[in-house]
Amino acid sequence: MKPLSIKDIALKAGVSITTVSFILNGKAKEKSISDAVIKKVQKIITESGYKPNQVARSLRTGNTNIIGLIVEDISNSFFSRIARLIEDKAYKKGYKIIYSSTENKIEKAQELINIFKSRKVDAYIISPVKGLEEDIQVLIDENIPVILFDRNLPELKTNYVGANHFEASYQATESFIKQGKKNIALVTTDIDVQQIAERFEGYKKSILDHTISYQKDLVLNIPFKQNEDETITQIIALLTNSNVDAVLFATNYLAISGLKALKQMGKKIDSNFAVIGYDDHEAFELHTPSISTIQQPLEEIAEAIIKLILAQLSSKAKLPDQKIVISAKLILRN
Amino acid sequence: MKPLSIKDIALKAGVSITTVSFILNGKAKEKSISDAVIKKVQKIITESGYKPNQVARSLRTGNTNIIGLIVEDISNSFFSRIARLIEDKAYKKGYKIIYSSTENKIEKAQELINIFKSRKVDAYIISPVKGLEEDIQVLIDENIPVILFDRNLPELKTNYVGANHFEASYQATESFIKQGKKNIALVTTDIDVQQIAERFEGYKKSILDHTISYQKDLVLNIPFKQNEDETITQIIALLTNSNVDAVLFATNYLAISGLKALKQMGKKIDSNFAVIGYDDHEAFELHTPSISTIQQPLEEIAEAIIKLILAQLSSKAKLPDQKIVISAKLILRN
DNA sequence: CTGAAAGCGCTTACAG
DNA sequence: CTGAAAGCGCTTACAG
Repeated sequence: MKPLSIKDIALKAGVSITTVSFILNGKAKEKSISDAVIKKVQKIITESGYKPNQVARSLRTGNTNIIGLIVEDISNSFFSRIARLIEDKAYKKGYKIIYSSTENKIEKAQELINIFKSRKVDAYIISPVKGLEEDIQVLIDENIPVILFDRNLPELKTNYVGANHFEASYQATESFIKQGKKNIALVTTDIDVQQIAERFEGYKKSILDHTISYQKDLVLNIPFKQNEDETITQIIALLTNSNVDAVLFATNYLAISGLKALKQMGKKIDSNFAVIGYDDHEAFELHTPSISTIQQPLEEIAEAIIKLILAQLSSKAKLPDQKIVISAKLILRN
Repeated sequence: MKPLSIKDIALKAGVSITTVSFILNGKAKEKSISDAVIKKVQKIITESGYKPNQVARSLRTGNTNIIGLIVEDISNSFFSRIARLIEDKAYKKGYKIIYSSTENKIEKAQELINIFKSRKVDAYIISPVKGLEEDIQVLIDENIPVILFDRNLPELKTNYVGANHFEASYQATESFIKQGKKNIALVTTDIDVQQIAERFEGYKKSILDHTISYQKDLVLNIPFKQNEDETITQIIALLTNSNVDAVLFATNYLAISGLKALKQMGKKIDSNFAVIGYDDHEAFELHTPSISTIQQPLEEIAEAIIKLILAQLSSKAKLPDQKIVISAKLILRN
């Protein structure tokens, strides 16, 4: 059973496909189609359940009404929550989302951009990998809206939405210092992106500003691709061999691994040993004791992203680029 | 800067677009294009970075190579993990995923199917809502591959992949009974789907089989749309007003709410009070004490789904429907 | 060994 | 007030 086409509707209504098309696209009045014809055609459309073929429409108009979402890993709760919020907002404006995960691999990210390009997505929301600058620049040159989020690529002149990680980890570290902590560790990842670098810089600056000496061996750099067991082993080693009295984790999954490490060690979080996580995770609040964390306001981030996208999509002229920085909040839970 | 078309390539190569098309689609040999021409055209394609317009290709061939994924909520970790696994597997076969969340609303689900239909997705992976039978039947009638997962709609003759929830919650309840529990509560949701009904039936049957009396007031039915604070209040009420010594939660988010309730009450999980969750969640293992749970094997489920999809997509004839039931496992953690 | 032409289902400038 | 026709970028049956 082949689906109906505009031709079938035109035939049934005894009008041309031009007329049907105008009515479908709300241009009936503008094109001064008579009310009688509009009524008749609309009745047939409703009764037959005809839905225009968007693929044909896309080929003709050049718009697909699809937004490409490229993230590190859609199963990471930070990204899946953002994805959900973006989906909701985009949906209301008639846009659908096609997603894919880069796993932080530059080759995969490049391939994804190419695939999305050949599918003619209208706009891109990308949590980029370093090394993707050139590919994104090509999109920008072709005047396709691009919003970077979570991670900025400073060399690129395009839109960006993200949190102020420097400030947030500065504050988190400072809160440790105010509690009298002296040996504050940072567990971070080796992903080479500005966002992660900022978290380290904020930590370091805070320590130096408070005249504590910066101890290089208290910074643990976990390779991104490393499996969790190895990560837990490394964290246990860090905490066993040193007199660390506080740990800041630079991502939510590292904090989760850290909590598992503590559990294995039988080490308690108390007045002698403090922990702060990054991003939120249900496990943080539920943990005994609850874990303080640096929270990125997901709703605000998603809102900013979709606003930028829609502004670009509805404007013929190229809009000025915006770099939107949203305050992450330190949520103290003990 | 307009992207290159097949016409541009043909022009540059001094051949017809037919020839270029054959080469692009690997039909060069079959169509006996000379090696010299193949070489020349391929060189131009590589150098120019030409990528065929998939929208045009889709309009012509009728295939989009896009699979529609319709779930309850993409930000729920059960679904986002499945989404990630499916994405990986589909990607390797050249398929992309377009997703959307139904929020368990039948109208939204129907709308999504319509939107995906007009975008001509090649196949559907649906975690359905009751009431969607007719719309899905239309897809089946049109010979479009449909795989239901997580929830079956028994009236529909189509493919399904899911866990044996009856068996799993029977076992979980039985494990409580073997621990000597007498007043076992079930916290479940009011979503009217077989999957949830099975969890209740397994619980009830297990209780009756072990000659414990079934107490209706120990089953708490949480409305799906209810906000979490209200849910926590209800769980606290259940645990305060009764002598419940064990609780089985029918979903992961209900278990999380339950753990929050316990934390608020200051009630400990110990030899006098046991808890089992559903699906997994990082918070379960990390919790003090760790929370036992019924785990659905996500990898197996995703694998089964994608296998069914690909089999359907690559077969011209309609394949026999399969209902694949995968064993959920009770993971005891204390 | 290769190409001209039809057609997928739409939109829209143009004509009347 | 309405329609015939061109064209979006491909694929493929057919012809030579």
